[in-house]
Amino acid sequence: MAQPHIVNGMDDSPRGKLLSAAARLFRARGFDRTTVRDIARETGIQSGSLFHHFPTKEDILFNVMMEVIRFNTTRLSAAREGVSDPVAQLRGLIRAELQSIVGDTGEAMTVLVYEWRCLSPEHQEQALAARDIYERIWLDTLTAVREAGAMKADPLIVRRLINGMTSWASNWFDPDGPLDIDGLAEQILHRVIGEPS
Amino acid sequence: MAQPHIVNGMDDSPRGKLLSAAARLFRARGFDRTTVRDIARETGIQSGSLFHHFPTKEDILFNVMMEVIRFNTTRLSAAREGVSDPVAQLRGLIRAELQSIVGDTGEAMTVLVYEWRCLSPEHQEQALAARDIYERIWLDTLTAVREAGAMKADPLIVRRLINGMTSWASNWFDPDGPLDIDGLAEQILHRVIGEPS
DNA sequence: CGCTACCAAGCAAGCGCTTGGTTTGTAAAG
DNA sequence: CTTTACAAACCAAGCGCTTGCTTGGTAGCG
Repeated sequence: MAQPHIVNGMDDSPRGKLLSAAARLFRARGFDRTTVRDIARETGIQSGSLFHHFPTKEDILFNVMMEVIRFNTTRLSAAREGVSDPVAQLRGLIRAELQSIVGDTGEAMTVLVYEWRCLSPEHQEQALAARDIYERIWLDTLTAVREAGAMKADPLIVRRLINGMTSWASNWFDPDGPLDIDGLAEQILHRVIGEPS
Repeated sequence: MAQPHIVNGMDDSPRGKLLSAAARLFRARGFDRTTVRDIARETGIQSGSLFHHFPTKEDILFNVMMEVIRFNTTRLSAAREGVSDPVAQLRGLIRAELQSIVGDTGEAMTVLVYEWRCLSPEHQEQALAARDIYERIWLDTLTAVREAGAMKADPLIVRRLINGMTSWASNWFDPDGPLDIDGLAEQILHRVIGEPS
């Protein structure tokens, strides 16, 4: 049993600790290479006891994903609250998404991207529906940015390009490196609204 | 046994057909969820016979990755040959990488991104070394673009952002949709050198 | 009592991979 | 034109191990 290190958005109940440990293991080794015995060991229980909390291993993955989608939707929503300038809103969203991916919920977010196809079709559909709310926030703000004249491209395509840039950051970004999260956010923002002259 | 559909860059020898089938299966189900029996069935041989061609299952993954790295390095190199204008060079590179990811070698390229950690540490190192040549081409061109005054940002960071945008395209791009590969390439190019006014 | 949380033991299935032997293609030797 | 030789390609069978999950029972608590 390692130190707890609860992933943001999950409480310290048995269930929360299980999800936290699972998120970290799924991130490090991938869903398929993580055994129920690994998760049990990390939480300090027997592997069989795990199935009193979740019916299947796949259900653990599903719950990790749903928790992180909900948590990050809340954060994304908060990031633009009380901000009226569309470009400032966009900056907030980029920062929030980067924080999710390379910051506190990084483990779970990466799992969301990489282990998607390990979900059953029904669970994929449910997660997709939850994800829709998240994406609508992005599209609203990007449409406002466009209407303000700060960019010309199609909001949907721009969203997908931003999504690529932020997701990929989990593969290279070093929080202890010369570039911090806000600096990276600014770089990405410039890819959308152009560089200041 | 399905139709052959040889992945670009692999010949029609037993070895090539095996790698081709493996690439498609790894892409569709992931490395861990693909069994040696799956690969054998797809190629029309017994699962045991597979080990006359490769010592381990992991070695199949490694060879798929090395083939695709080599093939795409050649294509990337060809894309800027005889082109002197840095921006035109960059456009060529973006098109080439998109072609690799959402076009003919899409299966294998996606495997390269998603199944990286299934490689043994030694094989990871080897693949990384091969990948270096590929990345140097990008950095050379981006540095030239910057020196020509077409962009201001750090070439290394810009490369990583482009890499994110192109890789992510495998998750949403539809070749039969309204946007074709060249159109998407142009969109990405505008994220780097700005939109035309 | 009754409920949640848990343990100890283990089952059935599926996994990567091995083994011993057979077929097939090729090409030089008689 | 046949024979001999040999290696690459393959089959049929199955071994040893790990996997997700089940079962039957127990400890602690209101």
